[in-house]
Amino acid sequence: MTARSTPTRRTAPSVESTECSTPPKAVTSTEAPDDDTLAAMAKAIAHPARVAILRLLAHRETCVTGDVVAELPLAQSTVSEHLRILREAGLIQGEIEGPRTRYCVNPNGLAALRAGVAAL
Amino acid sequence: MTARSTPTRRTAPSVESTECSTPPKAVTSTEAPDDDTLAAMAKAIAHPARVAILRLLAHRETCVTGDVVAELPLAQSTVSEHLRILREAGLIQGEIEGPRTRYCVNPNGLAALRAGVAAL
DNA sequence: ATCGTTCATCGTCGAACGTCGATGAACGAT
DNA sequence: ATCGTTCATCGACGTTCGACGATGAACGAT
Repeated sequence: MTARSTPTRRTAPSVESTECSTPPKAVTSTEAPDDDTLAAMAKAIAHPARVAILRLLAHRETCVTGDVVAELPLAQSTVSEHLRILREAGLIQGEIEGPRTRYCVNPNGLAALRAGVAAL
Repeated sequence: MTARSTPTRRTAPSVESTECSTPPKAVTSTEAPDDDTLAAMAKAIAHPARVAILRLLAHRETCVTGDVVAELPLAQSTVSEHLRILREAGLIQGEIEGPRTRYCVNPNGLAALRAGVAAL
């Protein structure tokens, strides 16, 4: 096991908790992460495609994987991989919705990243 | 040529301009970078050692390469490599000072990084 | 029950990264 | 002029990344 986060087709349905439509309120504390955590989050956005995905998810509400694939000049499997990386880094969250997966930014993760670079 | 920035021993002295002791005022505009630029800066801090170096340079004024090497469990050549990456990303700047090199954070580069993640 | 759509995962392969020891340029001191 | 210190660069090696096509699970529709 390599520690998934939610979308795990191919195995169990895993109707977990983490909702996609997070209420735009609770930002909790968001403390500055340590070196390894910050480096891991930075690595998640250390690729132009992933930055583009993050921007896409921020300025849209489509979120579905197919839409992201349509916007990028990359294969479906490649985009799915980028989405997985962003998800495992806690910057976005995916919710299985019928045959497709809806993604959206994780405000908490993004806040942690901002706090991290701010603390540099 | 692979586009250095300043410290280039082994070839020419290159007594360039970029001072290390930058006045803590001019933050200029600092506009949000595009996808590729932001990804490049993020990649620069996408390693625990480089995050540690950045923190070291921020909370100290030693700056000399040897001091950084002394703080990290890495070989001198490895640290030098990390310093090069941070420098080429514009996050730090090095100034040759006699037989040694003095490093310090580049406030402009750091501001650009912050602006980049803030714009996500 | 079968079919088409959607998408995560796997296997592969070339490119880039991270680490190290060795080398030698630059400089201060003798 | 010679020596020791400091540090960037090189070469090598193993690891990780990025991209792709292929595969098959999950689900809605027929």
